[in-house]
Amino acid sequence: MQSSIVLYSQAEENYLKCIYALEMEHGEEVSTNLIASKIKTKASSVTDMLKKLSAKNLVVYKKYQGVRLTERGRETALRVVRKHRLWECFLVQKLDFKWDEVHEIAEQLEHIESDLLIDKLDAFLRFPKTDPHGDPIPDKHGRMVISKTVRVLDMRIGSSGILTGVKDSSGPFLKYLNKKNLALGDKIKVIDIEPYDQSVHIETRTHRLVISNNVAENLYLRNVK
Amino acid sequence: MQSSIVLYSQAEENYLKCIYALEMEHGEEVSTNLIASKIKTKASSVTDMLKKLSAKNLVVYKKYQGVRLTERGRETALRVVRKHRLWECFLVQKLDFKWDEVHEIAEQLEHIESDLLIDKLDAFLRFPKTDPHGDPIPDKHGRMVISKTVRVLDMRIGSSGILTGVKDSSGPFLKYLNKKNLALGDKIKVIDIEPYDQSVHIETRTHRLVISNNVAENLYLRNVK
DNA sequence: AAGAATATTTAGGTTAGTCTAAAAAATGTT
DNA sequence: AACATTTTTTAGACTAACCTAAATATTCTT
Ligand SMILES: [Mn+2]
Ligand SMILES: [Mn+2]
Ligand SMILES: [Mn+2]
Ligand SMILES: [Mn+2]
Repeated sequence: MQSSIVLYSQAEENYLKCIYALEMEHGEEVSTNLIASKIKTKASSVTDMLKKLSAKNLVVYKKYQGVRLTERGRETALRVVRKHRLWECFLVQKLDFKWDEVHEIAEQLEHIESDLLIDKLDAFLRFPKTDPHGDPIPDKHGRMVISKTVRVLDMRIGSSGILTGVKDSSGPFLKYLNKKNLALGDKIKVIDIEPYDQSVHIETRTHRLVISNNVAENLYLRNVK
Repeated sequence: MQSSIVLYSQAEENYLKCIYALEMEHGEEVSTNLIASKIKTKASSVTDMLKKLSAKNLVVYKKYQGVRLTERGRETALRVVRKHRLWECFLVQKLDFKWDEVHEIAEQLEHIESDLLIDKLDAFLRFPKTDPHGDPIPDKHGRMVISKTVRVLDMRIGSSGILTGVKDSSGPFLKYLNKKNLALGDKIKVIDIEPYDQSVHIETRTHRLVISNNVAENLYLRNVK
């Protein structure tokens, strides 16, 4: 027997996706204010929505205690994440968008409802494992491969790795990386970390540059040697 | 100077598209009830929306007199139609959907807002002139080529033509055509029209069959000889 | 352990888009 | 022209998703 598919509103989907991301990031109960700031809404609106999601068994919510996704909530969130990332792949690979242009459009496309559509899109793209920002794409069962990566800031001086992900995939940050000629797949060597402000001297195959501690926190490297 | 782009809600876009289609079909003021039945809502809801669209200068509306699109309203409707039909092309040509499976998904995709997206999609599809149901696709300026066609019902007995469009592109009707092995591009000859019930005997390259008057009204042929 | 500061919830309101029921206008019929 | 029928509009209500302001709970500081 297959569970009949239930539809959720765009607002509900956005809250679930947001709670999922915050759970991943913090690993514990997610607070009302944290959700409010991420979703750019007011705490009172969040409280309203948490009650609704709780009534639908998508989250476990007790007053003043924060929320957690239920199994059902996580599945739903992952379906939205899968759609978001697949559409981002489509936009970059098939329509020649730049990696800094796709997020807003994917925010809309992720709410299109059709399982057949998303599975056909997945096949059309040849079942990509990561999106244009290096984030893993859940398969139709919600499973994904999370590759082990290290923040540039946590690298040992002299070590190097391949740039495989960014924590912040907002337009401005990605445009900054474009300007500095940094892209996913680049080999990066950490030359030095300034003790005073944690800024990092790095070297790529083509150039050297200094990045701020803030930037160094947002770049993930793989295959450290 | 370029007119700044104004966003409309999905509901507003759906009403505009509906009014556009009814204007095309009837060539005069569109009535409240007609809109209500097409959009599957109540006449009172339509009246509410007409007031709103009128306030935004998208339609000309006078109580009890029906509505007409303004220039601005028609442009907006055509933008939605363009998106709907381009997405239908994408679904059929790139994702291997059948022509009877795409309408519902396109109803969702037509509301995705991004001019760049739709122009890139248009280019990716090599600027198609018609959608999978034979309907013309407006270009980015709202212009489209409307090819002259004749309903099967209006053909002279013995004449023939190429099936280039269907009036009804609902799933059930298209599935009926699939079952009867009729597809766009097929050459069809009208063998006889039964005077009693207007049913039509037709012949294709591969078979002969009888279609009801209802079906004969919904099939358009081009290139009659 | 009390008071201050912060976080969260509640109460009450707004808007978009829908609905039903009733009123009013337009149209059709004798 | 009067009455009946149909169409359209108005009035009033509902829900989802948001808001502000006020109340309450929790957490931090001394
Ligand atoms: Mn994104
Ligand atoms: Mn991404
Ligand atoms: Mn369609
Ligand atoms: Mn179509």
